[in-house]
Amino acid sequence: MSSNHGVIWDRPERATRGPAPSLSREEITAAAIVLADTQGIEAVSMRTLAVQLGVGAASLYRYVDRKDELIDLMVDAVMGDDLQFEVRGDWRRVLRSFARGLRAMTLRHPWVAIHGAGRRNLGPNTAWRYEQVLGAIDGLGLEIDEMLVMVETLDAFIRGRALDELSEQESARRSGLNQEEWMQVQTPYVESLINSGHYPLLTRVVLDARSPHDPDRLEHSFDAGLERVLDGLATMLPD
Amino acid sequence: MSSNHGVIWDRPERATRGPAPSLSREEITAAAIVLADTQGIEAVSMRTLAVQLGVGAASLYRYVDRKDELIDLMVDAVMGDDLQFEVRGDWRRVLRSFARGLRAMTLRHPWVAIHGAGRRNLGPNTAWRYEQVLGAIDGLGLEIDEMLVMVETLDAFIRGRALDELSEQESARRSGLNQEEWMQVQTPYVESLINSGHYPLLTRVVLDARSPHDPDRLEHSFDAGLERVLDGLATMLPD
DNA sequence: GCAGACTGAGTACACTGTTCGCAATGAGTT
DNA sequence: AACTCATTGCGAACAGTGTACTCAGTCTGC
Repeated sequence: MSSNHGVIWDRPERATRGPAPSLSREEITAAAIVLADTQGIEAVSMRTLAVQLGVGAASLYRYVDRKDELIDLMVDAVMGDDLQFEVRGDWRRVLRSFARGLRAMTLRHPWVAIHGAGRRNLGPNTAWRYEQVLGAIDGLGLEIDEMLVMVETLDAFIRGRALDELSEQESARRSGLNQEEWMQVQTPYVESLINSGHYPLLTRVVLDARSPHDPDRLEHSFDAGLERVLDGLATMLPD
Repeated sequence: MSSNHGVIWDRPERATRGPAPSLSREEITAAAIVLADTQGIEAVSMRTLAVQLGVGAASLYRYVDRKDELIDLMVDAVMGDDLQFEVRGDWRRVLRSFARGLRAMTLRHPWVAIHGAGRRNLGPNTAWRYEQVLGAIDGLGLEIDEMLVMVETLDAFIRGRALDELSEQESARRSGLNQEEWMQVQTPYVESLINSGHYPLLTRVVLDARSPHDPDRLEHSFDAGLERVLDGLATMLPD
């Protein structure tokens, strides 16, 4: 049932004999995702999740070896259902669409920023997305290693951005304050930095920059950075 | 003593009256960093840290309001001591040096990848690094908002890369296996993906790519991606 | 029909961050 | 030198956590 196979992805969901399970991986995963999105990933405990599903906490271990596996399931699930992007068109169009889609999905499911990193968790949906993105830059005359660099670089940018964009609102949520209250707590310290006179450029950022007042600042900054990254990746293409 | 001020950075370390504290923030932070580097960030509990320092667990709360503050201290500490890069030379040289230095530091202190994200934790050392990097692209004819895009984009790439590079070895460590054992557990599943025939490009990555056999693969891939990102940022400069 | 593989879950263990209360301390004031 | 009392260290306790071990009861393939 469980530790027979090493990886959850090729472990049969249910045994051939014995009573039918009352839950499914999909049900459990879906409930966990709802819980994580509404209450934060740290609210996803085996006990609260079990309550949500109307079963005992220990029962969940019939479906999953460790909590980590549950989180792997969660990540791969949203990589399928919730990630949409345009796979047709020239490479730049596809990569741009993928980047925006992955960003948007990550903002809907903040826990993906951390737990979706790397090739660690190559569930079927994640593998398929990988395949699609590689497909967009296939046939452009690049070696497979160069294609890998392109994908990894773009992916790093997206994930890094998402992490940055989320860090503020996450730490606000964790401290129980709303974003404005949290910023007001921070203000006196930032002012003391400015008044010290040792940070002239940081001061310009705080005082002069227009972007902090832009409600869509983060998205605009993401889009601007994305185009620069795509510019850079374009230099890898032959002729 | 504690919750008088909102942010730890402008909260006085010790009071003017009463007995002298037997520890200092610096001592506590240093011990926590050693613990996190050797045993992983999740091994840093208030109790084990207190044992390491030869005090009671509750005593630590005389120096720090919440555990999060301790982690903020840790991040800012390594942003000072352990982060080295060349601040002289043209912008590209400085940014390249910064990127490599930050990557190297993050690999020495894996927990920074997650807990150092965003402008959330702007300790004095972090603020100073920010100032230095902004200094490298000051005077090139860019608006402050454009400078911000450059820094944020580069930062996102570095953090995203670090997260990807660490994810594998982190999940290996968490599962108690060494990296090779962990990869052998993964192998049968990857083979089943390949044999399914649905992932031709992924298959080429696994079978044809030279880079997986390169011991310095990750560093080379980082450097290659970094140059492309710098290429992209260069397009922002006037004329 | 029935062996026995399988499911559900109560209980327990070893942890976690954090709070409270209280004794001991020692610096500032008188 | 005596006295105050803010401050320190910390044992104990609280409300959680992930996970292992059991064991009774269930249902399926033969």
